[in-house]
Amino acid sequence: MATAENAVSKATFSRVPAYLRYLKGEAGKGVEYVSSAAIAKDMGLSAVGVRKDLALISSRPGKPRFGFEVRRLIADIEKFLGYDRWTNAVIIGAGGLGRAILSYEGFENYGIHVIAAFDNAPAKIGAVGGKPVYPMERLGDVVKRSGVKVCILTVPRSAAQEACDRAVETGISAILSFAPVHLRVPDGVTVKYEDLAVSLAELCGA
Amino acid sequence: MATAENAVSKATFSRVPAYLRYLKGEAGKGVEYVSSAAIAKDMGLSAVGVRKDLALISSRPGKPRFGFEVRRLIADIEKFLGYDRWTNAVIIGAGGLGRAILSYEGFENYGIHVIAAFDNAPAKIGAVGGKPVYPMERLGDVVKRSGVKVCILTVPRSAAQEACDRAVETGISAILSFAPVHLRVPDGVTVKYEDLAVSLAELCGA
DNA sequence: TAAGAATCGATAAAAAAATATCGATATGTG
DNA sequence: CACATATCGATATTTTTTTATCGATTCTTA
Repeated sequence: MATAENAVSKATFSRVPAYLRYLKGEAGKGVEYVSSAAIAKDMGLSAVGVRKDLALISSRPGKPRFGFEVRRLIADIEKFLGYDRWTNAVIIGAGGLGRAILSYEGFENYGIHVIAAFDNAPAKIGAVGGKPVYPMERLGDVVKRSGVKVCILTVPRSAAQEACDRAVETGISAILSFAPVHLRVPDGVTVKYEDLAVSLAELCGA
Repeated sequence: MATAENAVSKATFSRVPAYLRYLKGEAGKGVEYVSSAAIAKDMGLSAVGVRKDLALISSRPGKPRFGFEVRRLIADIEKFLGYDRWTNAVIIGAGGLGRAILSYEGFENYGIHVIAAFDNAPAKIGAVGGKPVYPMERLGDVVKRSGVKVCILTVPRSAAQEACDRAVETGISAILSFAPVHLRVPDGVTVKYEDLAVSLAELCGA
């Protein structure tokens, strides 16, 4: 059964990245097949749940007595998550966090190409890790020419809404925000919040 | 130390930080009361769902015709999330991301005190944003003396499992990992993954 | 080649969560 | 003061998600 995106529930979808992370670890150790029971044990899930999830995203059924083929599953998941389609993204805010992300090369493994950062402060303009940091004025320019739809927002909270508005104006339709502020966006624009402090706090409370 | 006060479902719990983010925004604009319908509209939820969530975490019922008192709700949520109890944390890995987090002061608003970072590379030792970066050898020392239970892992993927093991040895029981690797930990240790590439990819697929 | 073990997928049951409905309550207004 | 209205909370219903059960499949091995 091919990856029919419609049939995959939200709950399953949210677990898929964790499967990928786990499976890559197994692949790195040379494991070829892995059973639902083993995955469940290592990841703290139930074996039945794992089988149900994998039934939805795997292009081949699991083999009795062996389990699932690790490499195939990885490929299926990467395709399912769209890592085989390249996406361009830009960063707004070239402070410490923005620069760290700009120079992080791990995105390339996920089909994401961070092409540039933008900042208001003249002192920040230049390049980081071989990638350019432009003044904010050039945002519309670059976004339109490159057809970028995704933006990573790493500005201080006080600047977040304005930066967000600028991004939306230029045609950005998906925003990953690190600012701990609720952003108002028009319909059709998606925002995902990556609030480090909240993540930490959740962890403490967990 | 289970999440024993669990009249609150997981689904509700996961929305609480978003409520807090939103309510702080409203408070900043001087809004005193907010209705479930308004929250729902702005946050893209259903009004009934919002009421159910708030019924569980608010110390006072909402007022007919007014809604919920913003300031009180904020206080309730902060207490609920434990932001009134201070937690110490350390960072392992003083690369770009680790340093950015070390110098980020936003954690203080959430009852989290990041006290130091640790790194293997001598070149990284020193201080960032007024906070010390120690060599890894001193990890056990500092963790034990300060009773730190929480660790933020910002090392390259290849170093993640080893750093994780070191942290667990010293008594760390909660890890927020930025490395895109499944970590094996003993029972009793919680890991939360903060995979930026995955977040971005999810956003693109959403 | 037949018995046995490990694993799967499908179906069914249970639990959790989201959504709808409706009477109750407080507030402003004629 | 009576009424219309916005909003709530509680209960009921539907949908989604998780968990349990069990026969089918495939490989190992005696």
